[in-house]
Amino acid sequence: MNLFTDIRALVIVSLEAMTSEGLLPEGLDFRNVAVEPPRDAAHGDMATNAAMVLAKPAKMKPRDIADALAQKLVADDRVELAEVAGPGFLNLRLSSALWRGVVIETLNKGTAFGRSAMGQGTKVNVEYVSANPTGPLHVGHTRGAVFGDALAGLLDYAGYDVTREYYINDGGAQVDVLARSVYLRYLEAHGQEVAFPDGTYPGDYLIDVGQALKKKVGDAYVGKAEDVWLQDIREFATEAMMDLIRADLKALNVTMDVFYSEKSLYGTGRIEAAIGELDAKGLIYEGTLEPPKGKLPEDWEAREQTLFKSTDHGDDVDRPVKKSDGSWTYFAPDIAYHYDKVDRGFDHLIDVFGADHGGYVKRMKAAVSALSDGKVSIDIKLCQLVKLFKNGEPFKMSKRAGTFVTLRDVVEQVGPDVTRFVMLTRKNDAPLDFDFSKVLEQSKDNPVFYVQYAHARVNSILRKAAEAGVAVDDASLVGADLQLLSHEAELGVAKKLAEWPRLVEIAARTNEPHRVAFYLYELASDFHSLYHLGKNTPELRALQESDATTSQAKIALARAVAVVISAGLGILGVTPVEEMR
RNA sequence: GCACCCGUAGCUCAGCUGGAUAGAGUACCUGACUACGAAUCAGGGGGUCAGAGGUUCGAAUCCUCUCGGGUGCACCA
Repeated sequence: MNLFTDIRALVIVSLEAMTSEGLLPEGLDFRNVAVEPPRDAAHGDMATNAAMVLAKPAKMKPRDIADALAQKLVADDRVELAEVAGPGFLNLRLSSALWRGVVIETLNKGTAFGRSAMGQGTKVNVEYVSANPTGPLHVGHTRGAVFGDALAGLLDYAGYDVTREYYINDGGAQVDVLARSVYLRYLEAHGQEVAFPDGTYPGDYLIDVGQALKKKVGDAYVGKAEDVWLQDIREFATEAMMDLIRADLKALNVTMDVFYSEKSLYGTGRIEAAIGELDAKGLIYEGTLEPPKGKLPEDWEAREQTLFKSTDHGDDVDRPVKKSDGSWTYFAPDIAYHYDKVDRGFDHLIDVFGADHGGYVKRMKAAVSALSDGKVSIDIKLCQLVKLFKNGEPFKMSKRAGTFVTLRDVVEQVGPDVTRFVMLTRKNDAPLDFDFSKVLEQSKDNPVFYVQYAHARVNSILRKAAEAGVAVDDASLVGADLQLLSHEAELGVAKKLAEWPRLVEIAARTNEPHRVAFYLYELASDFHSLYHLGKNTPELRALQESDATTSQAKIALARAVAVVISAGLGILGVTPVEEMR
């Protein structure tokens, strides 16, 4: 149930009636007619712009349309008052029975209140993290992981059929580097002195892998040439790294449905098939790219390559799919991977990248557009990088200085809930300042505690009420006499609850899970505020001594708040707590 | 040089397919625990929405340009 779409439907029906009665000309387009919460509560409960939107095409004065529409609307039980205001807004005051109904419905549906059918089961693939399997995840990956996971949760809640996916970049040269680095650790495990030259990974996390390798193959590879061990160690090391990454994700409560290996695309004809598909559409050709404008790379030279005509699908320049030596570029398997997603029947693809990959957006969109003949849409969400701070001072990550901050460091110290919520209190395309000490303090600056506290507070009320002998299970609360909720502040909280289903749809449509976090903050704020009103206004207290009936009504409202907080936190992957400790 | 993202209160940020007097937090000032949990609440001051044009009933929001910051720019992923 979304009250806003319900009332919008009423507005549209009324407009249609006006048309058939000759009050409006035929053939008007109602698509831009909106029903929204007004900025100022004094304006009423909802406002519609119908009169202003239609005035021009109908060649009528906004006020005349608004007056006629108002008459239609007040004929409905749900509308108590409709008045024209400002340049032609129609402000509606709705029956308080509607708001009480929201509380009932929340209790009936539980955390499913707010679930939307908007997605209509559309198959969506959300690809996120997709970090190279060359080491543990660091703070930068954390944001993409949290964002992607919350977005997937949000879309699921909005009625999409979501697949969460991780693309393992295990096919490129960086895996050779990993293998060589592991080999050095392997030699070290055999007691040799080793140095880590440039182009290898000196991180401590490979020590265990070297020892594990020793345990597995003994001294079989000691003193042997690279071509003997490279292949084997690549696989061994990649597996070890993926185990590490999977454990990192688990610590953050991120669960993937699919881990897709880039390597599985090689030698199986899949890359060839994807490029062949583009070729069949006339989008592959041999050619020479223009040198980049501006400063020329020193080693630039013209060379003929196999190119994808991505400019036909919105890219700025065509992109090479083969290197000059004839091997595939990294882009070729990416094309094949997305071709596979198209092939698996997804209607919509979402890639979550770090902002440093912004340059690939156009070419990936071009590839998907070409491969699916525009039938599969793709949206690429860029997460801006995370700037680390400690005690308000910028904090540089450096492997050598030992100040490399991993995802695990953060999660183990702060916990997955706080980490996730903090990462979601910023728009994905805005940079994020992550102050380690501030988050570690778990101070009140941290909005997650504010929301958690509201949830815990409701539970505290429920406990107290139960001790006082009030039935507080949802089944009993649903039967409460909500007529007893009549104070403006109480109805205000119910109105906030009514916004939840609408918020879910907006957040899902814009692919912006941070909106959920902000909404929860506002809801928590409204609840805290109501709670405090009870200090000076005893009749607003949830627990009314010797009046179990009234207590139940008020507790039903509080419980509904907890249910929505719980649903929202669930989307974000944050656990609602029962009590603060 | 080109592309993408960003620019909103002292600071950190929201701002709904364009909507009414631009909102929170923080900091600062004043107040509220004999009280369903003060990790909370009530009130106050604080703005050239970077700047300039344009689109229209109406622009922080859409378009163009300028300025400032970030990211990325052939055979690395």
